[in-house]
Amino acid sequence: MKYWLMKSEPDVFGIDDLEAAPRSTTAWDGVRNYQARNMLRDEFQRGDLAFLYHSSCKEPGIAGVIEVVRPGYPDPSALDRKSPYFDPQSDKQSPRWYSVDVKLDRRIDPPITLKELREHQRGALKDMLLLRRGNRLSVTPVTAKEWNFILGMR
DNA sequence: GCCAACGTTGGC
DNA sequence: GCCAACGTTGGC
Repeated sequence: MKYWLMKSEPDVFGIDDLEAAPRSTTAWDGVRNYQARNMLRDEFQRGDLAFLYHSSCKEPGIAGVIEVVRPGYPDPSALDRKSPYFDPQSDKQSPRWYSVDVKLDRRIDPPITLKELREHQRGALKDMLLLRRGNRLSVTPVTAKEWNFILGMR
C-alpha cells in the first residue's frame, strides 16, 4: 500500500465538496501533467491512502485523508467535449489522461497548514516533495515515515 | 534536439 | 497582483 498527497483548489473542489458527494466518493479527474498521470495510471492501487491538500487558498494545508477506491482508468473528462478538461488530442483508443476514484476517509480538523508543515522542513519532513522549492506536481508520493509523522501532528 | 517564448501553478 | 519555478510548444 502506498501513500500520496493530492492537491485541489477548495474553490473548485475541496473537502466539503467531497463530503457532500454521493458516498463521499468522487472521480479525481482533470490531471493534465504527465508525471502525475503516470502515477495515477501505473502506481495507484485500491486501498492506497492520500492526504487531500488545499492549494491556492487562504490557508493552504492538509484537510483530510482520502482512500483510493478505484485505481487508474482513462479520464472520461478528457473525452468529454463539454468538460473544461476536454483534450482534443486524447482519444478513446489510446487515452492520454487517467483518473482514480477517491473516497473521504476522514477530515483533519483543523487542517494541518502548510505553515505547520514547514516548521519541520529541516527535520522530519526535509525530503517531503510538497515542501520542495518550485514543486508544482498535483500528485506526489508520501513516504510512510512522513505520513505517520504528519498524522501525529494532530 | 535545442532553446526561447509562453502558459500555468501556487505561495505570498 | 506579483513573481519564481517549471512544463510545454514550436521554430529552426
